[in-house]
Amino acid sequence: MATTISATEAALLGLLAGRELSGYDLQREAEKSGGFFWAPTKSRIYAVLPQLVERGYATSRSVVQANRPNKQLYRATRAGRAALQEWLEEPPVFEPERAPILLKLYLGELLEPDVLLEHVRKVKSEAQALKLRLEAQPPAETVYAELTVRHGLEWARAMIRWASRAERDLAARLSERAAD
Amino acid sequence: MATTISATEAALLGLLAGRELSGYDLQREAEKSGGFFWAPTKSRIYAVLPQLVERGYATSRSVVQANRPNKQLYRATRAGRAALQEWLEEPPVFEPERAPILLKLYLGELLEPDVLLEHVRKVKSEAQALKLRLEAQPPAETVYAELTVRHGLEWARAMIRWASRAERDLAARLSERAAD
DNA sequence: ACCACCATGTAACAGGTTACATGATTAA
DNA sequence: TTAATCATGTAACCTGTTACATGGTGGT
Repeated sequence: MATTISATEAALLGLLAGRELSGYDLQREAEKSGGFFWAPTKSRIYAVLPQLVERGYATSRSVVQANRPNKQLYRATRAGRAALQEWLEEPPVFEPERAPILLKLYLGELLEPDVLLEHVRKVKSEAQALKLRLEAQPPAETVYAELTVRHGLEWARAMIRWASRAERDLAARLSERAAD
Repeated sequence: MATTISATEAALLGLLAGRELSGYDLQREAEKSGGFFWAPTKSRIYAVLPQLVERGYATSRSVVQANRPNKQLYRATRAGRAALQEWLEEPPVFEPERAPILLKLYLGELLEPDVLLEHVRKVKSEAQALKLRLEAQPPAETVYAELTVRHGLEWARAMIRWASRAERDLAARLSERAAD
């Protein structure tokens, strides 16, 4: 049957399973997740929703409001939930990160070591900020939400460890150079 | 002046700084890096190269070969190296991973726990494979190359730790369910 | 006889971003 | 009065993937 939907479509259908939401609601839902693992722009959301309806994965109805702009509410259909199921059951694709910092590092010979050092320090401090933010979060309600937070934490810790090491190595290189 | 080039363009210019390479060469160069931090398709490479020439960032010359197809050799110009410099000096954008597994997890309630468990185990085993591969690598020649490898290692270790924990949590949940 | 390597590209499509455009209500 | 919230969308653009297309040489 090869239903194949994209990650964005899956996310939308997931949120529309069992309840009605507008494009606007969906966007805020995305922000709530902190932008980890899902961060579509609103133009993308508004583009995808009608496509879902067209393919029979969702229904929409207009709601006329006083004092507020009118809106469209969407809800996943049975076919939509089935397509989502299929997507969820697909084994996740594994691929190591492709961070731009790595490319800068790879071309490191072309860059002044002190600039590279700054870059690394930026990564480190932002990873530390993320770690604090995640640690400060109230414990999640479900096992699932908890695991996504933990994923972010492990990632942040790895980046901190890596950046600390990189900082040392680059600093050493800098002082060697100064000694020339 | 807002030169702004993309990461792919930066990568190509970096490899074309100081030597002449063909599109074919560049593609192999990309593979050599293991596809970490850079993995353009050949069609993309062949599309970008003429654009670099058009913008004055690279020059090209045709080489007629006997017994082999003819080829185009490219080399970065001074303007190209300057644009690359600018790109390299831009502070790297920090953004936590957006792995599809997290979305599947986020919508975990909609999925059978055992399927989710399988997914997590797949992540774990692939992260372990990556770790072994990186550990088996001969020590890199430059500090820079070494640091990219280390980045991959820290990342892999983080994924393994996370997946191990997730595995335990989900398995516990499964047996609780069985007890009902 | 077959496969890998060398070498270049086109066409169609998918997914996503940024900027633009509009306009009322409500709380500080 | 100023800003945020509610609410929807279009248009232009960029980046990237997959599939298709071609064809000689050299090794097993």
